[in-house]
Amino acid sequence: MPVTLKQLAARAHVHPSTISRVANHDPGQRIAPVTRQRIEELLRETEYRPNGVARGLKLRQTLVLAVVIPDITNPFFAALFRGVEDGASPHGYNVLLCNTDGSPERQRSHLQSLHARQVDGVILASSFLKDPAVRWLRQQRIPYVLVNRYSDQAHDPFVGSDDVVGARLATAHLAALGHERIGHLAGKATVSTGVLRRRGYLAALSERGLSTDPRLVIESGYTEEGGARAAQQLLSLDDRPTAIFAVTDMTAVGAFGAARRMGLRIPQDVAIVGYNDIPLASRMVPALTTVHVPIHDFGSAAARLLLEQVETGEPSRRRVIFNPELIVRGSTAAGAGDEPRLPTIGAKLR
Amino acid sequence: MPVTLKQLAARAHVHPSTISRVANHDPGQRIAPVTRQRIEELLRETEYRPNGVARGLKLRQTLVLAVVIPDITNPFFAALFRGVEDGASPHGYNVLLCNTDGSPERQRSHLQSLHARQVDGVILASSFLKDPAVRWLRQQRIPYVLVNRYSDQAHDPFVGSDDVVGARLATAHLAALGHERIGHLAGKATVSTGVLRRRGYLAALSERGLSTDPRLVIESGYTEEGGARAAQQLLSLDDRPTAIFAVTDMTAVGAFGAARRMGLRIPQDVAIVGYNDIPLASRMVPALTTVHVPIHDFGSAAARLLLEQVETGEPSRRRVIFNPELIVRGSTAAGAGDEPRLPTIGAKLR
DNA sequence: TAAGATAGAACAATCGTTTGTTCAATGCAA
DNA sequence: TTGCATTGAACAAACGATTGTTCTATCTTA
Repeated sequence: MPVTLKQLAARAHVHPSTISRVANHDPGQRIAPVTRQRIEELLRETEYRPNGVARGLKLRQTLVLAVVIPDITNPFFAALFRGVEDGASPHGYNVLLCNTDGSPERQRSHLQSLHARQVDGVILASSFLKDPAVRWLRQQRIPYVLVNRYSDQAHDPFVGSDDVVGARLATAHLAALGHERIGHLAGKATVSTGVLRRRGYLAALSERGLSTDPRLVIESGYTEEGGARAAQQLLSLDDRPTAIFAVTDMTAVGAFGAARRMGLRIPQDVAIVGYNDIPLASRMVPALTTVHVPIHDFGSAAARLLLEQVETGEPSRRRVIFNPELIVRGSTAAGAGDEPRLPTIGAKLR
Repeated sequence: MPVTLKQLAARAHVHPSTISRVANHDPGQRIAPVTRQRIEELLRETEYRPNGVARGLKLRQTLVLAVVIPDITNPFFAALFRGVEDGASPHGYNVLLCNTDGSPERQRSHLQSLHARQVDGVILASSFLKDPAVRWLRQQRIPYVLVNRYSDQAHDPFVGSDDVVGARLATAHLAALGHERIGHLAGKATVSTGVLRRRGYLAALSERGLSTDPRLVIESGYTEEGGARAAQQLLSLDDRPTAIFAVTDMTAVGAFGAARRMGLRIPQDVAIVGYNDIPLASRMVPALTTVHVPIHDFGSAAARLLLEQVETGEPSRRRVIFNPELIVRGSTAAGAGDEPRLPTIGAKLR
């Protein structure tokens, strides 16, 4: 059992409040230098650490944040979490991690639990458009930041990238390689990234004067399995696309598998572009061309935005938007292979 | 601000303790049915949830666990964490995640912070042999479970696999394929998995009557970079090994990269085996032969062992040991490729 | 030397719950 | 009607820390 203020007070023959004042360097009360010395020695000797729970109760501040995501085994969210912890830890915060598997019920139940625990703030990385959970967070006055996906109601504090721009980069790259039938493994219409990346895809097509065949857009969700299923469907069309833009790298991974199983070569038979540039992307064979976003920075920026709110006590409406960058790799290169090729069109080579 | 017991008491014209008793179905005190009804209705209407911090202070139980690992972006630890959360969440626990990057100082500082926060227990997945942090946990009487790596002092509660057996499986497999010079990218001598897997490797060699050239064992650590560096060194030897057993999949990934950069084909020029069977292993090209361990189960078993201690108040010395299984894939198969092949017993490769 | 200022520490309330104890009112039996 | 159970709810003391207020010496100053 750790030592308490009261026990120390008894040992030092002073009142607990005196110990507390020394421990906290309370400027509101003078302490005789000799007493201070004596108590400081005692604190060092006993390695006193204030009980965080009691402190949290009194100060109404727990120094605990929470990150709510679909699934930490998805490398995107793992990198995001690291960013959050790296941003919050130096300020004395610990971070709870909650996986929802994309289920609104689990999300809801986690949030309720977090609220009861009095966490100081929440980073939500899987919100839906018009997400009731977000509305709830706001009306409970729990500081929060949305990451990657936003919820369209009002103006939430948000960290992400410009999904329309990113998707347009990806699609334009395929078009510039000469592809005329470009498919899209799309996200859901209930999620901002789904809507915006689809919009960017369509915008790029029309800018290039390419027709937009609705059969070339299939909703895949965000899992590898969903990507595989949707890609298989897409590649079974009579006039199948020669290129695919997948809404995330994980769906692109699924598409890789589907293409392989159908005996199609990447990129000769079908070129594939992903989104996010997760670590796996550069290790695939061929390496995946994708839209790079600074995932770790998403996390630390979100932590910053959150701590800002926690410390001022004011809700924020700041948005931090990073610029997506196209990374050209083997999955779209003119000549197939493991190694990156020359980028086309102002793309960055990694 | 959430509603408190006192506020509810005022609204219901009863004493706070009465509300608390209704909310907790306290069997130690009779409540008049009519009063109970009235209060239950009020609880429902206001969606009352007890303040977890206050509750934690009074009951000395926070319903918070912590997982301390080197790095969540390592897929092994991500899967492990999922296991822990899946095991703990149904019992009402939330889980803090702490990344140490393998630094004893950061580990120490995290543990201190967790202790001050009064977490109910800690799952430690990166302990060293004779780890002072483990000793500290014990003497602070903080319930803990070690995962994957153990600390040799006394008999800690532990979840893992039999590393000697696993390493022997892997090495024997390479020997059975006809390899006679088998290298080892070894873990550190300060870590149980490092010692035991090396032991298993050596045991397999001597069982097969193969010589054990000390130059074929190079310490690589557990990172991709370390694996790449060590593999490059190994493969630069005059009589370089024709096969490598890497202490983890991530080091094997590093070895893949090094081999590629040296123009060596896998498995024709060098066969590679990893350990852990992380999701990435099966997606590499060629897919990685590896020793499968049930990572997610590690996590949930650890949660079980921990909750057991938390609930009984007794430290445990139980150990849960899973059996490792060899998964043969393309990185050691006679014919290279994405798909698993049958191992060709006794066939010379070069 | 008396009055007032000041230093230094104790006091006490509070955060929101839980839970053993006390207390008032009712019921029943003698 | 008195006495004693029994019921149902209030009371109060924690849990461990923080912080405004009060109190008691000691020290100035006139």
